[in-house]
Amino acid sequence: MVLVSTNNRACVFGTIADLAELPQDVREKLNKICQLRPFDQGQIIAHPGEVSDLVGFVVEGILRMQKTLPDGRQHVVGLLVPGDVFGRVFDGAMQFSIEAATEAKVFLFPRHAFEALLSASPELDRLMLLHFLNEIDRTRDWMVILSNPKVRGRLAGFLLMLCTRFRNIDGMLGSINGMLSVSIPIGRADLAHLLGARAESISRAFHALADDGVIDIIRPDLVVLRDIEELADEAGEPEMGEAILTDEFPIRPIGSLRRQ
Amino acid sequence: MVLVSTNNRACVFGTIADLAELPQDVREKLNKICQLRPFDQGQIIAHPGEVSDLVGFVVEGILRMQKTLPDGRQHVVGLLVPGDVFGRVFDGAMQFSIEAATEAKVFLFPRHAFEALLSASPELDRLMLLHFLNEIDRTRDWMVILSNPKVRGRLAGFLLMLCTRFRNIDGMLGSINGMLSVSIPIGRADLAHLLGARAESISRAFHALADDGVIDIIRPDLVVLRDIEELADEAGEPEMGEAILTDEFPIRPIGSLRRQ
DNA sequence: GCAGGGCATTGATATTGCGCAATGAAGCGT
DNA sequence: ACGCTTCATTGCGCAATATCAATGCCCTGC
Repeated sequence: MVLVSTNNRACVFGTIADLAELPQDVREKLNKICQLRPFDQGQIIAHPGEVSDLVGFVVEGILRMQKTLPDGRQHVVGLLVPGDVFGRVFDGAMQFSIEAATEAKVFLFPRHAFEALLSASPELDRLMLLHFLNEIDRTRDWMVILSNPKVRGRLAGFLLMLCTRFRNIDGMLGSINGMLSVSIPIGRADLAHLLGARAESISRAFHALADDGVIDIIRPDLVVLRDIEELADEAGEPEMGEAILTDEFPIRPIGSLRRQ
Repeated sequence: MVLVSTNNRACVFGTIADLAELPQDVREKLNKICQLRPFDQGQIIAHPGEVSDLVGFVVEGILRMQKTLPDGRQHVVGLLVPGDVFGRVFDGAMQFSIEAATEAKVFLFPRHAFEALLSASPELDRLMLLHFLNEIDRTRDWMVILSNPKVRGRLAGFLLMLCTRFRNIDGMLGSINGMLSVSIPIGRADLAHLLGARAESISRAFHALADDGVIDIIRPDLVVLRDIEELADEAGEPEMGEAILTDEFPIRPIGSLRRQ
């Protein structure tokens, strides 16, 4: 997921997952209406409703979707990684706000122009359909994780899901002593909201896992998975662990994004 | 959502939400490849993988999606109500099994025939895209409910979500003394899995709400919402309550589906 | 270097939910 | 009617988690 050049945007699209498989003319039309925007950590990319006339493709960095509750609290409901899409096509009612969890680069499309392109290109339409189907599956996986009655189990599931989602994403996975390390792109408080717990309980769960030798905590936002199988067991989903262990993760030298 | 006649299937389609808006020729083609099947309560409609070559539209009754964990436990990850679609278009890998939570009627399509129709009809394609977008939002709402740290709050959120989803669905909502009543289509054990708790805790949460006068428990599978605002408060989402209170729910004489 | 702010961690205690076992209630078949 | 099965409820002791408060750590700006 490397930007070849900001001038040659056709090349850029070629690097985003399935967009590369679109016919040349569709990619060129996409290029004409898109805008590559960088965001700083913490910057808000879309408010619910307000700036909902945008469709976005994440190019670099991690975004978080969050629901703003009436009392002002923010409630993280998901993460977006490079290759992900956001924005309500054909329906302006964005229900969540989107914020850069790390420094990020995002392709933004005016919604209506994008919709026109969707209607004109069955290939793009199909791509979006498949993408949303995947998104549904991922969200259901979230539900399974969240419905684990123990905080420790939910945290274990969360860490494994991070691995799955961060595969092939630069800078989020690494290798330490031959073991998989993973960056945690959100702080304890957000993690607590996301996992249905309090920040203190999350912290204790982290250290409980560390005390049992299942993980190592390098920094609050960087952990090493020492025993993935055990982690999957705690999560209640042995399959997840196997998937990670067998699918030969690309172990790269560590270069995690630092939260600021 | 009433079946006009099983012989005149064009009429039948006309009764399913957005399908009625499709062009006549598309509806007719759908009719040619569809099959209306009744299912008994508890009957399995689709296994993960195995019978994944099906796409289904729920016509009547409630289905539940569940994940089968390696240890054999079943984990409910969502409910399907009339108008909902299931099945992995363009991708055979169904991750969940689908089971009739009540007696149900379902339109089944052979997956490949349905896909061919999708490719041929932009309208149908668009319909599915919108449907899946809604599904994503609903699943995210689930996440918000599930991330409530207290069982009581999760249960409150669940009851409100049931109201939202059951709107316009025959037999699931009712009126008792002018107050909204709602049928609960799954048993305590399933509810417990769904909400990340144990059946006993669910039972206690129900009765705690009842003791505080927030709900009345008519039968284990039928409760009256006495104080929707309070319920929404406990759920941590005042908006949900307002939506239900203002959107003038169709209050019909009670006729809930009985679990057996 | 130093002060201040944000975050993570830790401790102590109250609350909540789990786990097990027993009881009760309703439906089903004989 | 009777027993059988399944499911919901209830009680109780214990474990997990929330809650409140305090401390420490790291980063930033001065």
